Amino acid sequence: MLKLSKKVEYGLIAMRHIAAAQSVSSAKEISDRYAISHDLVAKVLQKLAKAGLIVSQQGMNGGYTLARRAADISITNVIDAIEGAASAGIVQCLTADDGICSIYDNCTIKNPLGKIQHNLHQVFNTMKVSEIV
Amino acid sequence: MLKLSKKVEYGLIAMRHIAAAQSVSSAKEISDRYAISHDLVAKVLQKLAKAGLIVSQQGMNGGYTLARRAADISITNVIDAIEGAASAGIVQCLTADDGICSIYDNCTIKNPLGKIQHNLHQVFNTMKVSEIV
DNA sequence: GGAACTCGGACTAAAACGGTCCTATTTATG
DNA sequence: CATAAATAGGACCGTTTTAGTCCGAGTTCC
Repeated sequence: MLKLSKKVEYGLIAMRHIAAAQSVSSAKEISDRYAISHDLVAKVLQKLAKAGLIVSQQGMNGGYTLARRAADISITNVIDAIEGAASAGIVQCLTADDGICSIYDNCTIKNPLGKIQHNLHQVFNTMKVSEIV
Repeated sequence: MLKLSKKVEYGLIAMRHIAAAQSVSSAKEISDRYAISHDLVAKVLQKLAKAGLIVSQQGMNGGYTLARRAADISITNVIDAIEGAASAGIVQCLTADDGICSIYDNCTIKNPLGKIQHNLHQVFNTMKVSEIV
């Protein structure tokens, strides 16, 4: 509960590695360096690339580089890229666009939870990849 | 990911209810009022009682009342009571006392994660039950 | 004694998580 | 041109967590 998933954890490690690297970084390079599953980190990198946080270079000697400055990439960006922006809610009624909530209008804690969520997001938004290098 | 569990959600609803109530509140009263599983909310209440956040009154017309002022109970208190204090970490290497971490000294993001975790805890520590009533 | 409670263990279905495997495509290099 | 090293991505799987049920037992009021 309230734990970061391994994917996000690997994503952050990878982002830091790429940000600190001089040239392109391959999935193998990262998986070796941190003793992480290659396939898994590769998938995470693909998601980060698809989200536009890093750019891929295919083929031999390929790999990834940052798509923009590390100071312009927040932890929220990384989390959203990997988990999907829909995971942004602390409870489902704050997450879903449809606003489905079984407790419905009986729910007395929706507003305070919204405030908490806002504060949490602030934490992740404020911290940039540049700060973890 | 980063979602509150249903138990915690129910726990917060229950705490709010009890804090706002004039007399004792039973599990049935709460489960009826918010259309929640009775057994589940009953278990949550037991945990809250065991953690000393609320006091139980057994037998007929029994139920629960706050053990101390709502302003003196933080969201962290509620979460810890329900999930166990061991769940306090954002990643396992920050959670476990043994400090086990597969990435071990290769882990480059431990310190920044620690900072993030500290900020998150601050959010939950600052918010009190009295603020959700 | 019975009704309405709390207490708490055992159990289960479903979903999420962490991870593997396999195949296709792209690209530098000998 | 063949091959090796990469990315790209779908399919699958075992384990753990989650959310919830069920049941038996103890308590207290009427």
